[in-house]
Amino acid sequence: MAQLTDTFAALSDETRLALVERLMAEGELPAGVLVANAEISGPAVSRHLKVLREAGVIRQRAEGTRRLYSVRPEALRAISNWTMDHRAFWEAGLDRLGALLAEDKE
Amino acid sequence: MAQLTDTFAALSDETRLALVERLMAEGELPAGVLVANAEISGPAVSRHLKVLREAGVIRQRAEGTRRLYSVRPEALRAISNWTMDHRAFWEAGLDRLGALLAEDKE
DNA sequence: TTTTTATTTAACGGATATGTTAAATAAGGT
DNA sequence: ACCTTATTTAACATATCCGTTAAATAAAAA
Repeated sequence: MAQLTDTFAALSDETRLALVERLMAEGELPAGVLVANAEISGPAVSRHLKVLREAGVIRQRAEGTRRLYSVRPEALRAISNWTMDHRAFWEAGLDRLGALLAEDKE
Repeated sequence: MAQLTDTFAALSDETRLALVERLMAEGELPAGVLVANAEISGPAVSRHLKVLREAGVIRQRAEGTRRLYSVRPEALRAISNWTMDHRAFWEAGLDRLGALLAEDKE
């Protein structure tokens, strides 16, 4: 569970979520490109990338002096698996074991 | 996006994730029952519940002096929607698709 | 109305997070 | 070698998070 909470923590910051979404949309990108479009300093972006990497959300690859980042599918798959494990709970129209929520749906 | 990051933040703590999973498994429960099984103090649990509530993950209902908590399906559905929006990145066999498409653009 | 039960809010301390600027590192070009 | 480019690490300030114990609040019971 610690792994999952770490992933959630990594994605709980708007800057980091934006970085991840950009990497998903455009594929592998070097740190410099990510910095160029960010509103915060290079070092700040660099540390966000480190947080994402240590949480297993992205991976890093060196090419000359550049560091190329890309999203690791495993992390997102873990989140998806978690939601699917509890699919019965949030999916409309399904019975829920022992739940008292059926009547106060909004 | 702030809403989604708030949800991730709410679930990024192990105690809170455990509370949410318990409420999903057992349905609506009063604060006291949740406190009884927690390893931290009542006030600590109370504040975790407040964080979850303010993030929209759970809802609170009063019954006498008791406060009954339950999970709001909308929050989990939002996470599920986000993962599904990006499923091309984590689905087996398609994890390279996004990167390849992005390379084509250059 | 006084007491008990259920729960939250207040006050406080220590750990963690996030931003900045300056310095360090490392590969490449001249 | 020296300078430039790309990026990270260091040092620092401030803010937020999370735990604790003590006090406050509110409904129910006596």
